[in-house]
Parts: sequence; structure tokens; C-alpha cells
Amino acid sequence: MNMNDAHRTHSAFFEQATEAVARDLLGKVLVRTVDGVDCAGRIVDVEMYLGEGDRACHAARGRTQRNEVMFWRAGHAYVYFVYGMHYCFNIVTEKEGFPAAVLVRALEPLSGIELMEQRRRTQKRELLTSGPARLTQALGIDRTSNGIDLTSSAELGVFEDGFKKGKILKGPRIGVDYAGKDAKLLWRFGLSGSAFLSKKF
DNA sequence: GTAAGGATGCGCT
DNA sequence: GCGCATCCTTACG
Repeated sequence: MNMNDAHRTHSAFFEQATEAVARDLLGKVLVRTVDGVDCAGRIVDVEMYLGEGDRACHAARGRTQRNEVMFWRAGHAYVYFVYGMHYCFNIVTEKEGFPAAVLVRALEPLSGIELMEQRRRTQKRELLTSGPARLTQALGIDRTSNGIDLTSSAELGVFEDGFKKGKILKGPRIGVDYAGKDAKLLWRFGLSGSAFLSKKF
């Protein structure tokens, strides 16, 4: 991707209603820079988590040390540790003080492939970034990226490169069966036809 | 202080 | 399809 033809996504975008942000993040490019080397992937699979009333949202039981960043201004990175070994990457949305975010579940690898292969210890393209914990490992994202401002950081940002997306798939969120009726909400969105979705819709 | 469980991925069957 | 790895966060006492 030619970064001269790309432009960065700023706060006004992330402050929109979370569903709009989730849908419009599809097709955009997540770029991670470490030691001057870029790794980039197109966002093809996301989920939204909306406020304290959403039982699947980490903020469902109020503000804690862990979910603190979800209450920050839109455009910050919320990275959390899960299952004793994995990290997941989210982008904070809505107004400051309202805890909501979009979880990025899968990317289509675009550049920096060799470094991603090293970090993932595989050369199978579909195993590099197709999964929320796979993509954080491929991009070298861990808890030190929690709280980064994606609208200004030199190491992590979201860019628009003119990609025209087709049909958007939607389905229930993955791994939130404990959330009762909220587990049925169709708050997962994906790019139809992508070979890099984290799971079938 | 202590215990229970999770926005997952991998390997084996 | 199933079990397991592995440890942080939270809730409760």
C-alpha cells in the first residue's frame, strides 16, 4: 500500500455511534510500526461492545482498572489480556465517559508479511491475522499498547486507502454465550467474500 | 486471601 | 469436535 495515497482516521470518525464505526472500519487499514518497520492489514472482521447495559461488554459492571481505557476519548486503543495467554485489540468509540469499543477480529495481511510470519511462527497466510489474538501477535501488540491514541501515535493507526467494500455480513458475537439475551445481538460485522474472516458467519 | 472463569488458539482424534 | 494451556481480573469473604 502506498501510504502517500492513504489518509489517517481521526477522532470525528471514532466518536460516531459504535455500529457506524464498526461497519465503516471494515476495509480500512490498521498499520503497526515497530523500529521503523511497518506491518499493515485490512480490517475484515469486527465486533461492537456498547456500554454498561451490554452484558458482554467489559464495562457491564462499571469502571475498573482493567476497562478504564473504554471510558477514554474515542480513538484510543483498548488492549486486554485474556485466557491467560492472549491479547485482543479494540478501538474506543462514542463520547468520552461512555464505555464502548470495536474489537478487531481479523485482518487481511497487506504488508510487513515477513515480520508477521516470524512473530506468528507460521507462513500460512490465512493463519497470520485471522483471529483477534492472532492479529495482535502478528502485529506485536501487547499490554504496552493499551491506551495508545490511534489518531496521533507513530506506532499504531488506522488509515483509509480508497478500498471499496462490498456487502457487509452480520452475525452474533463470538464467545459471549454468558451474556444472556445480549449474546443474540447481531453485533459482529464482516466483509463478504473475504478469505480472512476469523470464523464463518 | 482466595477462587472462578474468560471477547482464544492449537493440536489431537 | 474436544480438551487443554495459562494467568489476569474480578468478586466475595
